[in-house]
Amino acid sequence: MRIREIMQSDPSDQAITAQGWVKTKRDSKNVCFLEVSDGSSMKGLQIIIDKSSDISEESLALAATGAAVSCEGILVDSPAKGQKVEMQATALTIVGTVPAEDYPLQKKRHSFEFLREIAHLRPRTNTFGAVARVRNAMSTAIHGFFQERGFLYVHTPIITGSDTEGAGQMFQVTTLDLDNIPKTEEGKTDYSGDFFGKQTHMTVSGQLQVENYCCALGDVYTFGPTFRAENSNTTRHLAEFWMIEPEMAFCELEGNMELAEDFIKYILNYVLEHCSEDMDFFNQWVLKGVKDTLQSVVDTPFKHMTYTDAVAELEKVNDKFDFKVSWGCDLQTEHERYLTEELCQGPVIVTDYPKEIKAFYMKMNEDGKTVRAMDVLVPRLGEIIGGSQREEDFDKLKARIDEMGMDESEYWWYLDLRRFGTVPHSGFGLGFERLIQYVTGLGNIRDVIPFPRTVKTIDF
RNA sequence: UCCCCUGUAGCUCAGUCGGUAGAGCAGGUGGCUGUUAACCACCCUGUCGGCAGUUCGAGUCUGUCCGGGGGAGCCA
Repeated sequence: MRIREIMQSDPSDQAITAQGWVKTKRDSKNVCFLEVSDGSSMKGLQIIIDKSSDISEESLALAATGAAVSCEGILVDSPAKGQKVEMQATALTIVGTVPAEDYPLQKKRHSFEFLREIAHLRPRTNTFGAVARVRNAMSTAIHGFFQERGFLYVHTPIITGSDTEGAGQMFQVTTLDLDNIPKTEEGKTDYSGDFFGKQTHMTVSGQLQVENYCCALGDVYTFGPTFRAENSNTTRHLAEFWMIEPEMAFCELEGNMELAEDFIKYILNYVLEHCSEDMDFFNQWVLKGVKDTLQSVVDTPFKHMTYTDAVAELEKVNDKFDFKVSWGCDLQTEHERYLTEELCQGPVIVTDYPKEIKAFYMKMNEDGKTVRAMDVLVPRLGEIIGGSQREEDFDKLKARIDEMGMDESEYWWYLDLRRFGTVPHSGFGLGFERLIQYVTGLGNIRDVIPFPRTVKTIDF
């Protein structure tokens, strides 16, 4: 039985077994207290070992912080504060010992920086156990949200043959011998002998591919790993991260915004309901008030404004900003946070951005200057979702590709969607780890993924 | 990639004006009638990130390299 289950059980005369790792031991003359955790819950099970029992001094001595133990006993009402039930032990087996002086995890708070250096052990700590459980719950909630609404989960490829998906630097994938790179007559790398016969990369987005399934099956979504080779060292960037990208057919920007709002609220509400113990922990130790923030997002209708209106509001208070705002400029984090935190005091969706600062595939408005883009901004983080209605007109999309100097032949299949039964469709993208950061309050994205991959860091 | 901060015991950190290092926790030993990051006493713990320089003397000042953190850009 898992410890979470044991701790929710009623006392009984029946002997049960608890297995896990010793979190802490409190020893006194006649009795010893072990707190044992198996990761199924924040708090561990308190195990009482009477010194007059058959349990030997030797095994008790080995039950140090970090040791793996299997403990048999009966569950009784706890006479002390702190837990409902506890285990009165009748037998203690040391499954795996730990050399006490070497074990890096102590009965105290460690810095996140230190724990990153021992990423193989950090899931045993309160914080990282809680992050793992919340991450799991959020994954479940994501699938639950889309499946309840009839969306199909589509697995888009990890390896891609197009070298410009329009979103940052890509990792190259090759089986060529890098110590002896074949060259063409012009002196460039000859990819004809490479595995795929051409230059290939890791995907930076599944959107272009998922649009194809959208234009056949209707409402679809992807949820999978994504790779960016940007040389960026920040608390919000990973080289390998997970992304959620829904796409809806026969759907314009309005339906897209509705889905985004419902999605955020569904996920936050799910975590508040299903991970209350972990959320209490984050609320107390990581970011005070995070629970109230999430609850208020769930309870508040999102506000809406166009980019043009947003810029007009920002220009009124331009002296507040390091970067001055004017129509046509990209909104900086400081601007986004002013809009959501001060002007709207809650989530806001900004729409209809200038075409110059958005991707080629976004649908052009009547004015010929702006596109049907939407960014969902939330307090504390700024942009959490970016999406758009897609350009479904063949000529307009082709013109845009040419205008931006992109290679049309790379997108022949994407353009075909607009030739064969084109349809208005819309979708958005959302970085999973950033959503976890938002939910848990953790400041560094490296602490919400089990094994972070960042520039110059690929340990574990 | 740029800017700022930082590196001292296993961990978290203090170290004044340049004079060869200290606290809490962890660990060890003993004690304690039920503890909750248990408590009390005693004991142990150092290539002060590396290299070079200034100086009679460098943890402390200078240069440089390496590691870590934060911010910016870019983005999710």
